[in-house]
Amino acid sequence: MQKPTLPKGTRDFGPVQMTRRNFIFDTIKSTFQQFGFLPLETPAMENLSVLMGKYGEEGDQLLFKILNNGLYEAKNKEAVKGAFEKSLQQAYTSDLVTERGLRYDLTVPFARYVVMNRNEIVFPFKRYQIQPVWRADRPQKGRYREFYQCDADVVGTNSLLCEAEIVCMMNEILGKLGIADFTIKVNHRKVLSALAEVIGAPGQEGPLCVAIDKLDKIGRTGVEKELSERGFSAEAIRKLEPVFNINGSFTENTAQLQTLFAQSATGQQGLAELSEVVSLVEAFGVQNSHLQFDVTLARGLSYYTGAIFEVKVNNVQIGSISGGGRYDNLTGSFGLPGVSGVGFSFGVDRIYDVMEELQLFPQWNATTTRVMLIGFDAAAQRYALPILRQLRQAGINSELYPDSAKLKKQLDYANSKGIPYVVLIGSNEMETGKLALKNMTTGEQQALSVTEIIKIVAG
RNA sequence: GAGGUUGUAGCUCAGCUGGUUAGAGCGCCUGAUUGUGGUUCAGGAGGUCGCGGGUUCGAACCCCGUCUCCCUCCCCA
Repeated sequence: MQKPTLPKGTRDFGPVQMTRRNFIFDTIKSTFQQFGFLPLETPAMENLSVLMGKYGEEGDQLLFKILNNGLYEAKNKEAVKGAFEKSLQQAYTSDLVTERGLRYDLTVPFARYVVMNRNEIVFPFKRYQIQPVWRADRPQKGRYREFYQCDADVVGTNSLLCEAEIVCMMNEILGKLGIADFTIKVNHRKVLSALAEVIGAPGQEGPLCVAIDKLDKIGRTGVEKELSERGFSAEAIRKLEPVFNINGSFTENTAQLQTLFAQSATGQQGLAELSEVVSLVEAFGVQNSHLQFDVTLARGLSYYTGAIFEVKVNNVQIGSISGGGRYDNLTGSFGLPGVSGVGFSFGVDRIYDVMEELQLFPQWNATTTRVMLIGFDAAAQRYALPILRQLRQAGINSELYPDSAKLKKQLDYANSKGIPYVVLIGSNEMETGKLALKNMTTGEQQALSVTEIIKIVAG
């Protein structure tokens, strides 16, 4: 006999947690629908050829790969053995050993779906998707190996209205969840490219961002040190001066960068797009958009080409709870170029953790049962069955304690489940047809007909 | 991938420089009350001290290995 355990980084969700999670899911789902998004689900596993190379080198390493079934009876045993050993030594993938993996996010499977169904889809296509994803990360606070993402994406339009609507949805959803103090950080891939270009290190925005991103953690000197370690010249670092000093309003930041990007058409375009997004959000009439232009924001996912978003709840431990951006060529890598998309994703598990830390969950009762019937003996239990059916048909969630246990035990059960009403049925009740309805909160009890009980319990 | 930390009853945790039979609170079960829960009172059950090995007359405690939990870095939802 052994104690069962859960795989690292995975969790069970009990009734209480599920009640809370469903509240989050329902809030997100209804908002997505309000904005015209349609549901989609894709398989847990995808072919590795679909997943590999979409998330950068780090991402590839975090993919959960699925071992081919039937390996033991492989025709070419020696070759399989060799490939298997090789795959253990390094991040190497052989079709002989594995050709499928668990999805890493919902955006890439979505792009795959769009390409495969391009002829049936009406563009612009707006879909939402709420499913688990898997990453072979090392678990820690707010980080799991299996977690749920709630994505909303639009493909087939370049309109910045989509970006603006994303900001609106973020505000809407977090507002409904009761999360008030948060920041929606935005940046633009073109701004990052222009930054690298302007300081004389074109194409180096990757390492540049990784370093700058740590500004608030390790300070300016730390960043400069790291940049120099990453091979940036002193000259290049000196040119970053304005970036370090950026810490104003959206328009102030834009103005500063405008000067820096005087010679960069790319940079100008990125700034123009961001300004347009902000202007559109304002046009929607959103009072406080929580938007903040953050030049150091660099979403790791390599497929973003336009605006990038990240939502951080302030004064909590957890990192970002949502992220997204525009990707111009994701479907291109599957053979359908020219379809631009924008999307974003909520991390439900992190939202849950944040809400728990901020104590935003009401004292919900996981049970939805309104009334429980108690029969004193087998005859009474039988007598209760048509009544139970009557209650349920009246739309009242009800149950009957299935064992003929002692009254005390049955009441105890109802009490610990938080069931508000109980109907007691014994010989007296069966004779008169008047049942004893007990209010579990007040303890009051009265003899009533089934019709009267339905009336009271339903209210 | 690098580093740190934790593991004792269902849960939260005590357990002294190694020393008889490993404790508490909560929860659970039974009874006071054979037709009445949430309060109270009385009693009871429940532990391979994560796992494996070692040191010792003797190990929950010391040593080695291993797994696990949580955390930091990297990266990310």
